[in-house]
Amino acid sequence: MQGITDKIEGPNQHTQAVNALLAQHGIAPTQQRRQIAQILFARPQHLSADQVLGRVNQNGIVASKATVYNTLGLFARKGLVREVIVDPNKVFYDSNISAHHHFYNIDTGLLQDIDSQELVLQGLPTLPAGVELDSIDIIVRVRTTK
Amino acid sequence: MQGITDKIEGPNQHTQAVNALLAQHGIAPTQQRRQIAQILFARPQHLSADQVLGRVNQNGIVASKATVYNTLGLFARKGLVREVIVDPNKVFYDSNISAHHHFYNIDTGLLQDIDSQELVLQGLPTLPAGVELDSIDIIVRVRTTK
DNA sequence: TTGGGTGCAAACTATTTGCATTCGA
DNA sequence: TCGAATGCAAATAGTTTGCACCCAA
Repeated sequence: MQGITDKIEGPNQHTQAVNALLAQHGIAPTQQRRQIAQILFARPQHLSADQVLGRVNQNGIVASKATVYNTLGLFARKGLVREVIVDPNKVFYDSNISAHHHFYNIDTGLLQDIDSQELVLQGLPTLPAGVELDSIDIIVRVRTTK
Repeated sequence: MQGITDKIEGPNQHTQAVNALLAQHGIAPTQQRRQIAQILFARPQHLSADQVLGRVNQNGIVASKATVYNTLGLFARKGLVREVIVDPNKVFYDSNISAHHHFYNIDTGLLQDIDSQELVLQGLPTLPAGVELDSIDIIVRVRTTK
């Protein structure tokens, strides 16, 4: 946490955890993938592809826009991160994959977690024929009080 | 319903209802706004801007892409339709504004209503400080059974 | 060596905007 | 008439793709 990996180069606990995480999900560890994973998993957070790109390039290891997009898509497919679709203009990548929902401030664009205990669904609806459940997203849209 | 207004030009029940609807929301009735409203409110449905554009141009009255986007945005702001954000690639406009939620088939892109009675939230979470509730969206993502 | 990963730039798509023209009260 | 609405095209933004190059196994 708190930016250890921003200051110290080379192997340390966080780096090792990241390597293990990639390995667990069958993702070949490359420099940029490790770098992107380190940014995402430094703490639970919501980042857009653009924000990830910005942070990648602050550090030594550089990744192109295409690589960032490809990597985030890969991580999402492999289940390391969750895509959060709340804004038609951009996708957020959530490094917290445990069950939870979101507040989205439509004025500021701020995305915040809602603990899953605070919000419980009563009665899963009958699914249409021929489909299976993928996930359930609950978005509580809020606006800044004037 | 069933295309009455596609065949008969001039005033009829549906046209009058559309005129009244626009007036109620303080929207100046122009030809293209009436046309777009007629398409949307022919029945409860989910249409993307592109689909609306396609349908507009099948009929006599034409509207440009910009006008369709502007009009849909206007309708959403004025509360005639609800924007449904489930796909990062496009916004759907839902002509059903009563409380309900959605199934979204991530394979086919099909959006279907879930009756609000079938899915009840237990416990509204405490809102963060300084914000007020706008709306709550529940999206049940499903995929086609292989 | 050799296939997957990366970088770059170009392509693409949905949406927005600027501005001149046209419409409707 | 006169301001609002429209149409067109160009601009924008996020994301994807094609292809040559490079690196790690």
